[in-house]
Amino acid sequence: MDTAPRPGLRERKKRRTRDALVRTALELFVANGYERTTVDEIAGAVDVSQRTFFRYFASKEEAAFAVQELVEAHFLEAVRRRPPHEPPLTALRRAVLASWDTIGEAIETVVPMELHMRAFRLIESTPALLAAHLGRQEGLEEELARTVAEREGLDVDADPRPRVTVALFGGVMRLAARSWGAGHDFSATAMRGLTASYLDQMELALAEDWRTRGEHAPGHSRK
Amino acid sequence: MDTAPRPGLRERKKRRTRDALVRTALELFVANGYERTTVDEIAGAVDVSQRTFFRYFASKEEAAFAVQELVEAHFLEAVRRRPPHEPPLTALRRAVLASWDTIGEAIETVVPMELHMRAFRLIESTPALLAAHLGRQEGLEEELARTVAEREGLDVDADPRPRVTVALFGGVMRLAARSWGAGHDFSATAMRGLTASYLDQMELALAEDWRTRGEHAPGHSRK
DNA sequence: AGGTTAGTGACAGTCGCTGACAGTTGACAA
DNA sequence: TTGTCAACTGTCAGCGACTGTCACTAACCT
Repeated sequence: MDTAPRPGLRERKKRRTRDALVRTALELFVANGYERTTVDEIAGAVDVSQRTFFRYFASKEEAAFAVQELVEAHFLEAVRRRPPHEPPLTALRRAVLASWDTIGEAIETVVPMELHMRAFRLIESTPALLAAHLGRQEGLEEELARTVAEREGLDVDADPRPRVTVALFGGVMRLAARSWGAGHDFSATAMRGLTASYLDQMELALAEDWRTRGEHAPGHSRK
Repeated sequence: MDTAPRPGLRERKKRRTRDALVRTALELFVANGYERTTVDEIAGAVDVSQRTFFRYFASKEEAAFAVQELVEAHFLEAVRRRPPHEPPLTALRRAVLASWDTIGEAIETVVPMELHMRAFRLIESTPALLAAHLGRQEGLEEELARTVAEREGLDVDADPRPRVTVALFGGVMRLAARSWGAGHDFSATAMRGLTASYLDQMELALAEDWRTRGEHAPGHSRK
């Protein structure tokens, strides 16, 4: 590996401009809402032309997801790092939990954690952004399915299990993220807890009859 | 019930205009692609002003999903009609399968089946539309979760099982729809078969170790 | 028939986004 | 150091989605 000697002035400048755009965009989005923030405002605040903004991001939306992109790549990497003998769901589970512990630093190189979390809430509560988010997640799931299939030595298109597994896992993860965003505890610990607890619910939810026995999740009574 | 004596001329005219817009929009989308079709073209073809188009649909996107809306409502209705003693997943499964058998007529009152199916493929293959589709599905899943919770006498926000169940179910349904759209057999029978086979995969995918035994789904050879 | 009101068209304007062209400034060699 | 080249950028012009406004027509109601 030799991919980090000195980026060169041009590269550094570009990186600075990009980070400033992301940061400013998120700040304005969070402060005034996504749709009420114009690209001209963002570009103006960073003192570049609107045209330049669109040279860095294909769309206003793309700027909103710049940090998410980091998180997703980080998680995917964590999955690929799991030892191949682990069963698929176990590998996925450990990868998420592990990646929550280390993603913080990567994020902080671009924007403060606080801002990222507020941006996440905004994504969840803005229909247009939520739709885009789900679309991105579908793309991630496709990559995950391929990764899982490769681990197990299967053909993704012939054996449905990799995609099914990833779809189930992804659905549950969305629920965890959603309740994280809806709550008030934005710590990584809280996210870990929610993740684990939702994953534990998977088998319970598939049970035939929910009414034969009252107890299911510890601490959850029937209200 | 008394909701169908005579709609009145005004209503009938409105309905006709709307149907014409939907039909024309889908035809143009399918023929030329979604983004390459302008609202002006659609409005022009139906001989109304662009402004009028936007009085019927909040966005170009909304016109693309007018028929999907019907399908979703139909399915939701089918779920609500299931006898309350059925376990949640059983009720969901039977509701989908049942609704595929009867949705055809409802669709044909607006557009020919063939057109609807082509439009569905277009949605799956156009990123912007796919994202919107996933966003809509999330909304549907929320309603489903509430319905399931009510059947079981639970509080959606206190007990995670309704949302988890619906998320798992929804994820699998998306896979079935996706492979339906990717294939060549557009019959309702094909959709039924895919739906059933993917649902059957749910438990198998959750199995600990996929490598202890080679066989998994009956009729699914490793091709 | 005559007043009310829903539905429409015409027009102007905002915002996201793109192509074309020209000016500026790092990178790199002479 | 200097000159050339390529990368980045700003300016401008334009398209398409979408919205507010206002006047006009036609269905509705009495």
